[in-house]
Amino acid sequence: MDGTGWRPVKRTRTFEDVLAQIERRITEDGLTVGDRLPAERQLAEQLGVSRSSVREAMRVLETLGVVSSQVGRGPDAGAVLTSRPDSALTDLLRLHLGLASLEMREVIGTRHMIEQWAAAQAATARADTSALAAALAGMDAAGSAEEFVEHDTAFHCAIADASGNRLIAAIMRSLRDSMRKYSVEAVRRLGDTSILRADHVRILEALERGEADEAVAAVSEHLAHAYPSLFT
Amino acid sequence: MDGTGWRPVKRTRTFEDVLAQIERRITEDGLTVGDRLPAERQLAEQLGVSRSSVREAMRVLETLGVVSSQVGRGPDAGAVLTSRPDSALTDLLRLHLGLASLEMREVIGTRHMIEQWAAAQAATARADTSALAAALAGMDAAGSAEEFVEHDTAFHCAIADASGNRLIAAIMRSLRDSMRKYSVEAVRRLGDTSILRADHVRILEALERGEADEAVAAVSEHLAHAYPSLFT
DNA sequence: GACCACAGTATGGTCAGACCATATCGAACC
DNA sequence: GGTTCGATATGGTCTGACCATACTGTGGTC
Repeated sequence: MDGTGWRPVKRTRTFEDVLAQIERRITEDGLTVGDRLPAERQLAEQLGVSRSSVREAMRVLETLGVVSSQVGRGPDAGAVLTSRPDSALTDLLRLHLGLASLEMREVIGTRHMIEQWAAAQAATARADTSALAAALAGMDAAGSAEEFVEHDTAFHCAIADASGNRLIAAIMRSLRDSMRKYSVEAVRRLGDTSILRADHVRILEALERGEADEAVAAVSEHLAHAYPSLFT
Repeated sequence: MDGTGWRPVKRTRTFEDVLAQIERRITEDGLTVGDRLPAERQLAEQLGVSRSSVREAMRVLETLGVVSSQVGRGPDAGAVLTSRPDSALTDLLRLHLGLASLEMREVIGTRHMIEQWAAAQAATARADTSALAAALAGMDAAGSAEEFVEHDTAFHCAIADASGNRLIAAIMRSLRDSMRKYSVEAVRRLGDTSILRADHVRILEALERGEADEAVAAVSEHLAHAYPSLFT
C-alpha cells in the first residue's frame, strides 16, 4: 500500500450519500406519508450528482417501501412518500427463502409466535372480530384451495391487525404472502378442511369471549393441525 | 427497439424483469450464499438491457441483503450472493420510524413478544448460555451508557439466537439496532443499572435451570423496568 | 529458482446526454 | 362552455465514456 497514512476505511458510494441526504430531509423537515420528494433531475442538480445516482437511491427507497414513483405530470406524479413495510418484508422473505438462507420451518415458527401473541392481545383487548367472521364465511364459500388460503390468510392477518401493533401486522402479512404456495399445498394435502374450520371457530369464539389462554391454545393446536410435518 | 407489433401494456419496468430473471436463476440453478452472479455488463448483454437497468436491479438485491458487490478483479470481485436479512430489516425499521409510519411503542412491543418467546424456547431447549454470561460481564465492565447498551444488546440478541430461529434472531437484531439511541437515552434516564443487572441475572439463571415460565416472567418484568413509560 | 516491479485487464462506480412514454396543464378553437 | 391538441414535467431507458480498484500475468533482477 502507500505510506502516506491514507487508510481508505470505507468508501461511500454516491447513491448512499443521496440516501443519507434524503433521509435527513425526511427526519429534519418532518416529511410524512403523502409528501412529495423533488424530481430526480432537480435532486441531482441540488446534490451535485448525476441522475443515475439519484435513481439508484430511489430504487433503494422504493425497495424499502418508503417511496412510490409515478410517471407523468401533476400532483400525483413523482416520488411520493408511502408506507409499505409489508411488501418490502415479503420480497425480503421470498428471496431469502429462495436462497435457502431461511427455512420454511423458521417462517412458520415465527408465525406461531406472532399468532399466539396477537391472539392473547386481541382477546384481552376484546377487539372487534367482524373481520374474522367475514373471513370465516369466505373460507366456507371457497371453491378451491387457492381461494380457501386467500380467506385463511385474511383470517389470520385479521388477528394480527387486532393486536394493534402495525409492525407485527406487517410481519404477519409478509409471512403469509411468502408462504402462500406452501399453504395451498398443505391444504391440498390435507384434503378435508373441516378440522381447520373447527379450529377457526374455536379461535373466534375464544376471542369474542376474551379468553386469552384458550385463544392461545386454540391457535397453537390449529397450526399443529395445518402443518403437522413441522410439529413432530 | 424492435417494432414487431409487440406492444402490450408495458407495466413492468425493465429492472423488474431483470430482478425476476436473477431470482429465477437463483431458485432454478440452486445458487446459494457465496456464489457469484455474472458481471453487470455481461448480464446486461445476456438479457438485452442496458447496464443501468441491471444496476438498479442490483441495488434492489443489495438493499434486500441478498447480494454484496465488490469492485476490482478476482474471485472476490463482482456481485456475490450473501445473506444479510438483518441489515435490510434495520434500514427498513429506521426509515419507517423516521417517517412516523411506525412508533417506538410498536417496536418495543414486538421486542417484548420476541423475547418472551425466545426465552421460553431457550429454556426448554436448555440452550447454551455462555454468550449471555459474557454479555453480562461486559455490562459490568461498561464505562458509559453506550457501552452498556452495546453489551445489553448482545445479551438480548443471544437469547434470540438461542431460540434456534434465524428469522426471529434477525428481526431481534434489527429491532435493537434501530432503537439503539432510544435505549441509550433510557439507560441515561434510569441512571442506576443495578435493577437491570438483577433482571439479567434472574433471566440467565432461569434459562440455566430450564424454567421457561420463570424466564418469561423475568423478561417481561425486565422490559417494564427498562421502558417504564411504555407500560403504563 | 525466487522475488519484485509494472503493465494489462476485468470489475463496479459515476457521469453526461439523449430519447421515449405518460400524464397533466393550458391555450386556442369551436 | 366544452373540446382539441400542443407544451411540458415527470419517470424510464439506453448509450458510451471515463474513473478507481484490485487481481493477473509477464518480464526483469538477484
